[in-house]
Amino acid sequence: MQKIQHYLTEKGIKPSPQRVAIMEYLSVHKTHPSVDEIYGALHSSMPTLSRTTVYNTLKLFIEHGAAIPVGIDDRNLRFDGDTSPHAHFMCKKCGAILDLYLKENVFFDYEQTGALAVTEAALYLKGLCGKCNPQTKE
Amino acid sequence: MQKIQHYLTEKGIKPSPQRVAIMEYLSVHKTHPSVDEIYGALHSSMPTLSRTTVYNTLKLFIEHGAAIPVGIDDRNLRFDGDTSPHAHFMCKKCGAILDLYLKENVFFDYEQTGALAVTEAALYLKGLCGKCNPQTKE
DNA sequence: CTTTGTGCAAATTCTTTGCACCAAA
DNA sequence: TTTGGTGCAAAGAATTTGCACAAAG
Repeated sequence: MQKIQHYLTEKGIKPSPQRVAIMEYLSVHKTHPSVDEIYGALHSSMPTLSRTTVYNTLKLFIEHGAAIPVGIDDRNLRFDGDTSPHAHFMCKKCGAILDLYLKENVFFDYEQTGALAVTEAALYLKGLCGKCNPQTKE
Repeated sequence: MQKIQHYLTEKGIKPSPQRVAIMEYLSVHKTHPSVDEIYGALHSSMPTLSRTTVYNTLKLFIEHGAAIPVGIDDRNLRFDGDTSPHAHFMCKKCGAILDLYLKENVFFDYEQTGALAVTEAALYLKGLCGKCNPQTKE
């Protein structure tokens, strides 16, 4: 995909093969993968790829606004190539992390924020997803 | 404080000296301390206290609804003895974590939650707090 | 006694760092 | 060349686990 290269360039990121592969993985797999999942998935087609590069690359992506870290999973940090404002839901049974797009921006609708300069917001929800919730099993 | 013992008992937690000390620390220090901060603070007055016990105790508190984990800090997990629904704000300069009480419960005000059974919600904000924000320095 | 809690030490896991090698401009 | 990117191996930090001892009922 040429598009990925252009996207990275737009974001001020030099598109190395590794970076393109990782960005492509993020844009195809909306599962909010961890470093290890990305590494494991790409390792077969790119045998020299190292975990370090995955870490480096994701850090770079975050700095350039091409990805966001998702800290909803206690176990390890996950990553999202969708940088539009949205919340995350994690199913406590199957571990799936789903995206929730808010109807409106509720994040800053408080009074207490007064002197605070908010630059990042994360809304994390946990519970049971549609598949795991017995209430919705018919 | 006797109150702490009763509080723990109410929550179904046997009030050992260590547990009381940790719960008391949480209720006095609203700074969302990490395991190490709690351990470091209590170690002098309770020399035999171990980090393991702090970990065990906090896990127990969370299971019994006597504390909540605050995962806003990438570095390590933090803990809050205030279990009422509220959001957290972390200052990216000084690292302070402040509480924000929402005017109303905005968490579940979506349509997409349909089949999802939400049991936990966390709203994490980052930026600059009043002290660190140059905008509000006069 | 018997059960539960505590705490040391070792092990695990995730992430970062130091450094050498490679590749592109 | 010179700069920046990659990747190995080692280090680091936070947390968990195994097990023995202590405390409480």
